[in-house]
Amino acid sequence: MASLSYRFHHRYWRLSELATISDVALAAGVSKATVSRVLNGLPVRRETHDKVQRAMDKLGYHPNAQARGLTLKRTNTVGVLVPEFDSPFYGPILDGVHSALARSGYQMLVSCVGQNITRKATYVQLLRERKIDGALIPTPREVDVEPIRALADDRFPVVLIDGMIDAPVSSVVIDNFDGSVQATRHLISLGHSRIAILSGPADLPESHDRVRGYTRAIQEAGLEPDVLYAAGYSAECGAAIASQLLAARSGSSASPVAQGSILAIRPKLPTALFCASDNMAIGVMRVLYDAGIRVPEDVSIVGFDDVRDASLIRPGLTTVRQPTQEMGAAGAAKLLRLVSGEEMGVMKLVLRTDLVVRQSSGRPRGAARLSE
Amino acid sequence: MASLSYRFHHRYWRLSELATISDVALAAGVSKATVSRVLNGLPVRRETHDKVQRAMDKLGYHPNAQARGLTLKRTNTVGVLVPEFDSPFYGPILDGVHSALARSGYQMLVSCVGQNITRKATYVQLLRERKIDGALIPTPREVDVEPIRALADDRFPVVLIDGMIDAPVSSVVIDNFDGSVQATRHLISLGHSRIAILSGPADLPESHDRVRGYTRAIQEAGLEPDVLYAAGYSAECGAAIASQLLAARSGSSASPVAQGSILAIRPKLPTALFCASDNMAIGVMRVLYDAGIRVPEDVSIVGFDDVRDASLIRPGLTTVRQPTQEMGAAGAAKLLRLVSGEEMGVMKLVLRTDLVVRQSSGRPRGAARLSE
DNA sequence: TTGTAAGCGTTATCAC
DNA sequence: GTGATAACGCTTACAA
Repeated sequence: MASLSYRFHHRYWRLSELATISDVALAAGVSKATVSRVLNGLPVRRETHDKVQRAMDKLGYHPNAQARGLTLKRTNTVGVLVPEFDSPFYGPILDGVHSALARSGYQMLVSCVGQNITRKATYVQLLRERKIDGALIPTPREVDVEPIRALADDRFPVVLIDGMIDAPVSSVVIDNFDGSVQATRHLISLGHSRIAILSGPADLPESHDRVRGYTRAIQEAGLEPDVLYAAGYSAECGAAIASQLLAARSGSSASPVAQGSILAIRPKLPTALFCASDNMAIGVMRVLYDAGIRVPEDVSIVGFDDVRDASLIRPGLTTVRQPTQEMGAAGAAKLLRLVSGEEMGVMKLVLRTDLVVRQSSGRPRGAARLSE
Repeated sequence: MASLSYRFHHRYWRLSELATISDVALAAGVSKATVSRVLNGLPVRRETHDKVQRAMDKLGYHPNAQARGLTLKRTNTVGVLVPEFDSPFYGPILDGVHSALARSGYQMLVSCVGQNITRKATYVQLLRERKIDGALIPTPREVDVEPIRALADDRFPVVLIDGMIDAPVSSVVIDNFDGSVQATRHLISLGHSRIAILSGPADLPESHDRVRGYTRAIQEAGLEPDVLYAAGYSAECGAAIASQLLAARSGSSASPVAQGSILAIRPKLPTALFCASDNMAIGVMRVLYDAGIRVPEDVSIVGFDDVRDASLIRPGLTTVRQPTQEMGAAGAAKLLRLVSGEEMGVMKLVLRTDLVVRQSSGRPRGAARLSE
């Protein structure tokens, strides 16, 4: 459109050529600068403004984000690095992020950083090729520390969600300790005395906080802590541990359970299990169901997260609610403030958690069945 | 870095200034053009190539995607317009899309188009501001027809996933008809004779296909079709219908059930329910559970989708599996071929569905309980 | 208030 | 093979 030959050349592969600022300037009989001023709300004589506006409307003009970004050095786009897509936990976080971003006209470049993939390459791409103005990183892990530090050193806007690492970056987290205390006290108040925690992977700091909260509540009540570690937060990990527990129950102590196994140190089985994620809890419940063990009659289960499924499955899962959507929104909001330069400090926002009591937890009754 | 004053000016807000192609050229003692050639694998004398390569390494140079995009007129980014984030269905689709894209070095700009939002604004933004090279649109709806047609008219690369509309664009769908036939036949083969289908919203074409498949199988068996329509594919919608069914069961026919209600025409209740989505099925099962009605003893349930939960919940949900991840990947692959111009034709890819039998479906036994 | 012109970091078209 | 130089579409001093 800028020139005839150009227009002609491209007509073959894209019918409606996009109007540029020059086209508008030409049509309105003003300079590009003036069009730009109208575009950016800078002072322009009323009459000129209208003239330009009409030209823009007529040509269906929309500014080219690339060109604008090139001069402005920003893309109005932030990157989000989720660990997985098919997740009831990150879904609502993305939701919160997206709505906060959309309100400010920002777009979301989503990347999934699996465990195995070269995560560093992703970071480099994000920053060095400058496609984005800032990054949102849910559930940062040990391996992320180095690249995140590098970003922080470059004054590159980064906000962590659901996790913190040892770097000067802002983060939105929840009170894992308090959530665990609440959950554990709930089980204690129901009358349970053998309460185990099924913790998440040990390389995540929040795992420790949850174990700490649990331990605090347990010791407060004069009980014995019993900590099991899972390899991940998934349903499969929960199911695996539950299977081990059941296998130990039916087999003799002479069964080929290797030493160092979580089972070696556990003469009696718990009557209540506090799982560090709803997914794990669901995995556990599946195994229990298949074994004919009833929840909550035989064993009480409490989860953590309050994902959508928690209220959907039966029995409904008693759990510690995380305000996932709010976490995403708050993280995005902070990131935008960082990007705009309106606020440079490091923020650590701790959101509260709430216990949601449903049907999966109850008084210990037929516990004998499990702890024979 | 390009000039001293520039560098100084920016040092305050970003420590490590990014090297440009000019910097590399300067350091290597060649012209920008040569550096560009090295970058793009164009013929360059071996010696020069190494010189440039060393300079790039030393400066930690990475090409600026914005500038490159400005000249090349592409962003190596495609847009994905999901209806919702917190969804066990779109999660795997995004997964498939992302991995196909990542393999080709493309990024994913994800936007969520809720029902109420001004979807058109999103489309305009995507195309007119040219931030993306193509668009992937899962589950297109009636309201999307117009903007999608506009995109197609502009020869803008678009691929639909899990749905089709009346426009010359490529799409990846599944064989909804066959899936429904399989599910229904399964229930028939178990011995059910009163089988209802809980269909999704009527404004989605695949709803009709599923109803058609159901009807075909039902009539084949000489049975009477019984179609219920839900407002959406969500668990809540499923639960709502199930509640209505139960309310009708306990109340007399004189109960204040308005005429036109789905219940008015149903003297006896079904012994099997084929739900058009797993989410709906889960909602239904929740209501049944709360009412003390057993699945599959009292009523058999079959879903559609095979979302992750289907295998996780208990009883496990018998369902029609959709290859969601594959759908995403296939859609993305086609889009990339469109973008690269390597293939211009409209493709319609129909993927097959498979019945996955789990525990939620069984022979009709205590059906009397429901149909008293 | 408005126009001119110089960037932004690339790629592409020429010459040499 | 390689080097000037002109785009690409926008913003922004600086002038007028």
